[in-house]
Amino acid sequence: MNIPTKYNPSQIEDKWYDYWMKNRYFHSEPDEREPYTIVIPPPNVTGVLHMGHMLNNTLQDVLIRRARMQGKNACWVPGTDHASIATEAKVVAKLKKEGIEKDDLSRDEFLKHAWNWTHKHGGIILEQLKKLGASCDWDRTKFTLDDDMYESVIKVFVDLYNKGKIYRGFRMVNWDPEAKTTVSDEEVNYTDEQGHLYYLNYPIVGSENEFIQIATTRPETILGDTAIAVSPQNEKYAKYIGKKALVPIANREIPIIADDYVDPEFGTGALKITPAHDPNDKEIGERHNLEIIDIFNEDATLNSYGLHYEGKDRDVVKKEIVEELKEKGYLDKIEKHMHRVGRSERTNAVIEPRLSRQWFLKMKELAQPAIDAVRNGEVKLIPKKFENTYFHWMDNVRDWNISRQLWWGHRIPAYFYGDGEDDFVVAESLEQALPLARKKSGNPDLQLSDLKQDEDALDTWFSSWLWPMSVFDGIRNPKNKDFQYYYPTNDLVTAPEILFFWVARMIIAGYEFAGQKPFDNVYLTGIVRDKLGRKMSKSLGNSPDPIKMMEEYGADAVRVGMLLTSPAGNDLPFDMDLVMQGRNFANKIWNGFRLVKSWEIDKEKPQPEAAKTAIKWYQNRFNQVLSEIEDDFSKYRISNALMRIYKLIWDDYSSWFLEMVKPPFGEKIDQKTYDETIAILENNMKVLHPFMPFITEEIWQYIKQRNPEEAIIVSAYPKEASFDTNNLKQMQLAQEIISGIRKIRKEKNIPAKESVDLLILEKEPLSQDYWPVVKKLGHLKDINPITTPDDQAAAFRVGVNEYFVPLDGFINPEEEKQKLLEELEYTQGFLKSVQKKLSNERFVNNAPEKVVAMEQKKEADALEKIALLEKRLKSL
RNA sequence: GGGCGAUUAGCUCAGUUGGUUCAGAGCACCUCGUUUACACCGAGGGGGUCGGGGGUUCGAAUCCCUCAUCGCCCACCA
Repeated sequence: MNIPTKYNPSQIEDKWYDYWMKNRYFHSEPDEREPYTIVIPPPNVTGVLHMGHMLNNTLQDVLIRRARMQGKNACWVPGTDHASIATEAKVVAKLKKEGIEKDDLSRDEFLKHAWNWTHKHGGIILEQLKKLGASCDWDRTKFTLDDDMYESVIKVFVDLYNKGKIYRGFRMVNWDPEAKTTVSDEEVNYTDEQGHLYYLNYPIVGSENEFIQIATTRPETILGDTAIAVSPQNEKYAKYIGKKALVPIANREIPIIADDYVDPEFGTGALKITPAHDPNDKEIGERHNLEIIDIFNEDATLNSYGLHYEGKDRDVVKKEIVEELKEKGYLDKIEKHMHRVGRSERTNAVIEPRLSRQWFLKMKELAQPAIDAVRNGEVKLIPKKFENTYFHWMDNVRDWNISRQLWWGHRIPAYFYGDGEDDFVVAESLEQALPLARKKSGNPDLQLSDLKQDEDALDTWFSSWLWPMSVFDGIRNPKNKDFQYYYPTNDLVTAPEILFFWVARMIIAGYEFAGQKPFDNVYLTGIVRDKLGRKMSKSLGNSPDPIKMMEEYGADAVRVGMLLTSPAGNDLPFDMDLVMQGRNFANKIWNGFRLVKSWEIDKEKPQPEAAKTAIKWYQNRFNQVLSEIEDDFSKYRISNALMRIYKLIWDDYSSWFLEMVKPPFGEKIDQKTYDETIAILENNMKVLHPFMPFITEEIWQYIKQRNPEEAIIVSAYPKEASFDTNNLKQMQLAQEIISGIRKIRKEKNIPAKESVDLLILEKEPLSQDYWPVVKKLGHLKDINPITTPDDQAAAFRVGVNEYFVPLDGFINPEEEKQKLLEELEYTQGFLKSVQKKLSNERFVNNAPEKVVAMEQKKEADALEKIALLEKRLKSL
């Protein structure tokens, strides 16, 4: 035989991917068929493939390939995201290495560097997806900074501004002092960290040696204090309310106020208020009209309000100011204190709450249709448990800070004509801004050169929330054919971590700009973890290189490995053993194919009975499994569906079916069985194709000469058909009989080559059709019915039937007796439990008839079996 | 602190409205086997009082209560 015994994916995978590409099977154009659409969660343009992508995109590919085979017009739109913060940070770091500071560059110069970087590293990840077998429509590849995508984002901004949904606000934002930008709430990671609580004494103005003591974790911010607040319920401090205290070091007078926010039980019951540097203090400040003193520069060094600490970093100042407070006698004590510290997801810098003028999007009203959509099932989250989280977030949604102090991204289309806070207009271009600005300013002489565009860029998610629409140009041109045809898309596959960042906002945008949901179903995957349960990450170094893995084991094997244990929403503890299992499966399939391929056909030979029965049974079994798979897919139980196919091919097809139809050594196979076996193999390959596209295409093409239009990727998926359960039951009985024979062989050490006889004593006979199968797989010489048990034979029972294998000299009556006793004991125990139920009047009266009848049948069978066993025991 | 979810074999998980098939699957494990597709294999086998306790019911892995442990989300405790 010239087919290798081991499946070698490396030689095969590229070949078929090229073939699919060449024949444009991935490409989709609107036509009369039903569309099936997925938009890819766009990965970071300069990113590389990690295990999360592998899982995610394998799932999408399974769905899209299946839909394609089911005759739908399958369209999977790929693309990448400009990932403003991450990419800009990388470019800044790269420039720094070359001795260039971002601050020394103009915006245009910097963007040139950023584009160069993007062109150099961009799209690698898409090439990697091809290795995985992803059948994306590459002609439709989009990038969130493409001109048309850019325009869509700007258009949406202007639209929302004109609707009054976008406003500029002076807000406390999360400031990343390292990246010198704001980050969204979702991009802040909180951890409990060990800190200190400092107890400071503030002198009371106008009285000697009287102090009010506060407790703070941030002594460096005292220079920004503008009040001290106490609880109005707190009698201890009642006498100070309305008086003034002196800020240590700054020697500034600040009021002592009463506010319900203050917890009298915590610390000293008195709180210093620093409106510029704490969100709560800001609110208190607003309630009491307090002054706001911002003591930080944008890199978190102190400004002139920091007095002699000006120019020093906040951490340095903390240490130094504590020393000074101690020296001057303001510091009473320091206690250890655990508190939550927020760090920037991108730079890991400690987030500084900072008052800053930002652009905000009002979310409350926009969110309502998106809440309703999930509540009434128009959009489904899978698994459902995420809906609770979704509602919780959406019901408490806060306005979205959409501006970022970055250059890499969509520049905010606001044009300033003056220095006043309100001296700006919002328009899609500078040219369109001019007439608006002339009107708003009342100055008809304004020129283009008088307008200055806002320096900030938009949050990356402000472009990705349009993704399902903008990839089909549905924002700029909603009447276009593609958008009309493909939108709303069908399934979205993504990680639960971005449920709010992205998914929720896409739903919002869908209803706001298209009046329709963006997708029907959201399949939320788990997080890929390592064996120890740790999240896979570059910094931990616990993530295998997916490309290497695919090279070594094959993309099919990796796909199987990823899917085998990943029900929706559950974390996937990744283990190389799973990929091995995938590889072993590929090899199993390969060898099953090798066997069939090796058969020589004898056209004259009649079809053996065993083969006839085998084919009939397998078709039934296949249809049964097919319907189970359909059910799995309808519930998005993808790994379950794969497991069913795995067992179908490994157990039913390879271990049972092929053994049943296989011609004896040296003999040829008849034409009919061969043809039918090929048809069965083809159907197996079809249902497996979405999961293992490469090996299935290889076998499909290898087994028969095909035209391009017959490639398995575009072949017709098997249609559901009815199946005969009685037929399946009969086969199950036959399988049990075969197992019984094998067990006796094993116990008695009878070689498989040596054929034996079988004597049968049946009360509920096995259908005649199955005896040829039993004979073949049991290596039987002869099968004969008998009327009385054969005490000289090894016996086993299936249901109420008895089977005997006569074995001269092999039988040990004591052993047989022992076996019978064990079986008897078990059956008696079983009978007892059944009878206990049946003797319970309330059970017989209350349980449904069907259940009672079932118990009665169990009882009758058990009684019969016991009689049988007892008879045998006696005769031995 | 609030909310949500989980806890079933060594591991990862199924278990639909309580009642044939309810105690399962895959992997791992043990025994035997160079049977002419495959040792990346075959045949056979062992293994769980369904986290603990209580309750409802004729009947509970499944429904209720409670405790424990773990995970996720949200939140301003200086």
